[in-house]
Amino acid sequence: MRMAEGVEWALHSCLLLAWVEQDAVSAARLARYYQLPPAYLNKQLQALSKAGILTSLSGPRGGFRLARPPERITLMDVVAAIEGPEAAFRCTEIRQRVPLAGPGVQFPAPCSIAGAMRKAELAWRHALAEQTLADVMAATERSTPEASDRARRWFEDTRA
Amino acid sequence: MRMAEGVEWALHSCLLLAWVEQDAVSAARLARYYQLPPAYLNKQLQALSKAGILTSLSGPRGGFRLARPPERITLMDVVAAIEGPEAAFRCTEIRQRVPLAGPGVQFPAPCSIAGAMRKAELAWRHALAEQTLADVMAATERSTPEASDRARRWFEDTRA
DNA sequence: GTAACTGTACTCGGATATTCCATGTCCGAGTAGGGTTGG
DNA sequence: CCAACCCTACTCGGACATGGAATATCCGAGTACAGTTAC
Repeated sequence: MRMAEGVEWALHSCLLLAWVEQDAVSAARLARYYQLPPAYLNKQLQALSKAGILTSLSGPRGGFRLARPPERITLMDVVAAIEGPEAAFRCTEIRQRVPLAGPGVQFPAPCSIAGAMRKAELAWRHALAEQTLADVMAATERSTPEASDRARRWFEDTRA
Repeated sequence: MRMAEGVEWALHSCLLLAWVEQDAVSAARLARYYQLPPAYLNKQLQALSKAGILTSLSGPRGGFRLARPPERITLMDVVAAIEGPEAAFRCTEIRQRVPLAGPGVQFPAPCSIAGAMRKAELAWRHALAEQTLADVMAATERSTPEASDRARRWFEDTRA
């Protein structure tokens, strides 16, 4: 199981948009800052925009911006925006294919295996939903205070 | 994010091996029972064997068998055996690539984003580790009592 | 009759194709700002 | 001098290639059983 690379990019991008409270930050500048492929990062930001996490603005002076305060953006929101809504474990009901299967509905009760897997996945989703972008900002400020200042300064200096 | 199909197969296979306490069940018969591609299922069972969850036996009358009682096999064991040990979220330290980076070590403190994601993933792993194969057996027995009997009967009848 | 031997059929195990999705790229639609031109 | 207009440059947005990993398959190594043969 492997999470998409874009999730990491999206999280760092949101963190940065929270730090830099400019009018808007374009995907190109964000990509330059993190040394990432601009067009592909743009794609990820589009997904965040579609999910309502960011607001986009076209044209010069355009770019992306947080759609709501960091306290109201959870990690679950970002992950769901990039990875999609589907669960990681998908029950294909292979138990229905066993022989001696009668003609009618075989197992109306839900699959115990799928239930157990879903239970674990819900724990994961809850843990993600309990952590907001503001929490991550605070943790970073505590462990690496200079990071946010550096980001702000660079984005102000290279605005011209 | 998408979990490998083999995880579902592996879980159902383990469940079946727990029900059917024959000498050994071959991958071919298991595949016939669930209508799955035999060679590929064999590959998954090999992974379980390498992980010490199953024991394998070659030759006629050979096959696979649970290596230990179902109470001591957790869902985490099975998932780890198929998916590998690596975490779903992998921090590539893109924060290290920001400009104005000095020559020495930049951020000795761990990445807050990676920490938050790991936290959620640990919740998932714990939830998986807390559920044993015996638990799933009990749940299935409660919701679908006929399933285990059917399996046992089919594997005994078609032994010849 | 018994025991050793040989052949066969069946199993796992790993090396080998193929398909599909994540990754990466490109070009078009739209917009804001500035320069220009006419009044 | 001022205002309307046009043009350029820059942005997002979605359609289009590419690569690598999951999926699927095939063949070889090894083993237990049965049949056969020699004693």
